[in-house]
Amino acid sequence: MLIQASGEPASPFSQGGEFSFRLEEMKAALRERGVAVTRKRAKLLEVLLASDRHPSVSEIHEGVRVAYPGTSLATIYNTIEILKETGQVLEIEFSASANRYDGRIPVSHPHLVCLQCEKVEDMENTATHDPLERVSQATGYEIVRLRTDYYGTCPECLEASSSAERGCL
Amino acid sequence: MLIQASGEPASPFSQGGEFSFRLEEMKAALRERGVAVTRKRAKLLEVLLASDRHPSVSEIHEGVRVAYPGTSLATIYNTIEILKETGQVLEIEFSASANRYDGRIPVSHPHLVCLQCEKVEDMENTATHDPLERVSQATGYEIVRLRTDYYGTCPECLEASSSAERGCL
DNA sequence: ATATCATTTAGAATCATTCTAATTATTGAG
DNA sequence: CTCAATAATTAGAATGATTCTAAATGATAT
Repeated sequence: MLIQASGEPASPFSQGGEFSFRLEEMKAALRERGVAVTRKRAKLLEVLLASDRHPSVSEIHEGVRVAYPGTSLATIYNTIEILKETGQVLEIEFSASANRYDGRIPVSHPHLVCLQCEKVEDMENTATHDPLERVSQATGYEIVRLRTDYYGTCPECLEASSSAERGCL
Repeated sequence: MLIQASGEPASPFSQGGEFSFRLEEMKAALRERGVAVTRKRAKLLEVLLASDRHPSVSEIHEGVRVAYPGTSLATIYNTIEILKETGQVLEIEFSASANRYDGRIPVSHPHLVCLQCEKVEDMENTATHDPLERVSQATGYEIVRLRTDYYGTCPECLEASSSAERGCL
């Protein structure tokens, strides 16, 4: 199965506000990492988990500001960066608009992106990878484009880094 | 089959410099669109097709400048925009670095992205969508992340636009 | 209390991309 | 040919997301 968070909550796509588990997991990850879970950071985590909107940094910023009006953008960026490094948030990259963040399911999984309203939805895991038409059928979207990218380290770079470790530089 | 360009060249992944076909196709698309295939634009197409590097705008710019030193970046962006609109180039979006462009296979297909050297490769179409381990096996990459996104118009936006068309605004 | 260290801040810097307004080529009609 | 009309191209400014920087603030432990 593709989608599977460590710790295994009931269903990765359960709708209810069932994310107290994730909240604790994220806080734990921050502590393990050696950084404090400040009030602003805690609020950030809540805002991140609160909606299924896959919020952008500025949406998170606005959310945190409701409770802590003086919060700067830099704090959001900093914390998101730490969350990324600890594998606690999935970054959904865009070049033409702001990146979006998924804290609920921080592992790779497919999304549906509306080109018109810029909504980003999780996709139910039905035989995940289908031709466009089948996904259209299943979701009601008019799918026009699919992006699939595997990220990792290429054999050449793997070789280069292992040589370097062996002191071959 | 997922990968299938209109007109069907031998194999979509054929290695040889077999892209004169695409070159003509792209030129035809520009003409159909009503824009001229100027010398700079023709050069741009050549540069785009010349390597399997999935070049960025500035790489294309440099390539074109070899032949036409006075070429501005704006020309590259403009022409790429037209190519996108006519479905003649696939944009591979990044937020942290420049977008990359695939003119050889302009329809959605999977890529391998090296996080270290930023190489972007086409992936052979072997039962395309596999769990990370299987792709690692097949490619020699150490795959750490998969991005799959379906882009299109959501049911709500479809409804909204059809209402608007019916004059319900 | 106070020295230490992490956190947060405002604003500047960066970088890819888009926009703008002016300039230069190209083309078609006479 | 010549001259408008139109398209293509240009340099540089504007934008917007993100990152960086250096200073200020806050928390902590002796």
